[in-house]
Amino acid sequence: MTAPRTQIARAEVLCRERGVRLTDQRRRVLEILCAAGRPVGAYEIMDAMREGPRVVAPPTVYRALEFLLEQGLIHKIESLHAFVGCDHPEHPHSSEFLICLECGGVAELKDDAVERSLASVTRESGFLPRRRVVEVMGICARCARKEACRRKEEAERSPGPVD
Amino acid sequence: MTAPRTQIARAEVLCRERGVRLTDQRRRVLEILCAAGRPVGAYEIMDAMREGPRVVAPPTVYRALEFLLEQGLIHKIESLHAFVGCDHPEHPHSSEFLICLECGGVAELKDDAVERSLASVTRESGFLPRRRVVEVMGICARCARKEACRRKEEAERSPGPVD
DNA sequence: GGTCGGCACGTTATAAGATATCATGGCGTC
DNA sequence: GACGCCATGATATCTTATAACGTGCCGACC
Repeated sequence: MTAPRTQIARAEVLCRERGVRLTDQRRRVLEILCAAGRPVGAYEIMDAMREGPRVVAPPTVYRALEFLLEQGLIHKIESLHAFVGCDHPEHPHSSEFLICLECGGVAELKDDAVERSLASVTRESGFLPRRRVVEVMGICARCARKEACRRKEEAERSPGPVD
Repeated sequence: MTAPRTQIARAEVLCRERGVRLTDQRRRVLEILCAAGRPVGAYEIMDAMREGPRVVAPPTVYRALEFLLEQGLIHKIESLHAFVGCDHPEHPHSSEFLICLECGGVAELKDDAVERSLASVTRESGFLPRRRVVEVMGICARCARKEACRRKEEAERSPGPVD
């Protein structure tokens, strides 16, 4: 994961280059997302913004999110109804996401093989792709290791039937 | 797409084999989904059910949907908040979906290359996958053809600047 | 034959996510 | 200084989803 500070700085540069405005509200939403480093829902973002100078209503948050999505600075995780900062916003892209059911963490991948196979299967169908959603839910490496340790310890304490 | 009647019949058999109950409500939801042949939202299903003998409330619909999902008889399209009947419910699986932005139609694919590449990239990350969401939004072949025809006709009527 | 437990369903209420609509206010252009 | 554009404010509402609790059927078991 990229450091939040860096992500904001890159976003500033990109927006300037593109001639679009990274306003206070928009930057604030981006900051919240980057600082969290995990998927955050629109209303959670709204709550976080209430900490600041003024109260905001849902449309404000959704407008900022819409802008950030358009600029490729964040992604929406459809299966979670939540948003994450993008790890490499330099060029617009769709990514693949690995979502841990245990810790809620999300890893953003960019895998050529996945993209090639998807491109080829859509092409075969005569389908013109515009946006891709690829989300894999499961258990991340860290949580899997933890779980394995836990089981081992348990087994050592009471060596008996195992499920 | 499979004929709705066939899909229901197969579901009956599968449920009997598995020792689970395809109750009236559950079958009704499945019928509505299969008859539609396109993604249908939970509340639209609810409205369709109101046509029948009794009024149903959201939890009833969601419970039926949950059952059908568990049995692999339907799929949820995350990016549409909607559900579709499964084309081949014989063995549990995740599929890839092509969603047309023009006509709203959905095609269910099962592509080995996509699955292999996804499996390999998750394995590399030490990630244990449980459920996959692969949805490609775009324009289906039929709509693309129609659009092409429309443009051609327009060009013939007024041969001028093209966008 | 009664009763106990599990399961499906009913009912009410509400949480969570998203958008429509109209008003306001800053800021640059001409 | 009037106009238009864009971002935001504010209110209301819509859509999607779930929590919590109650009822009734039905088979297992005594």
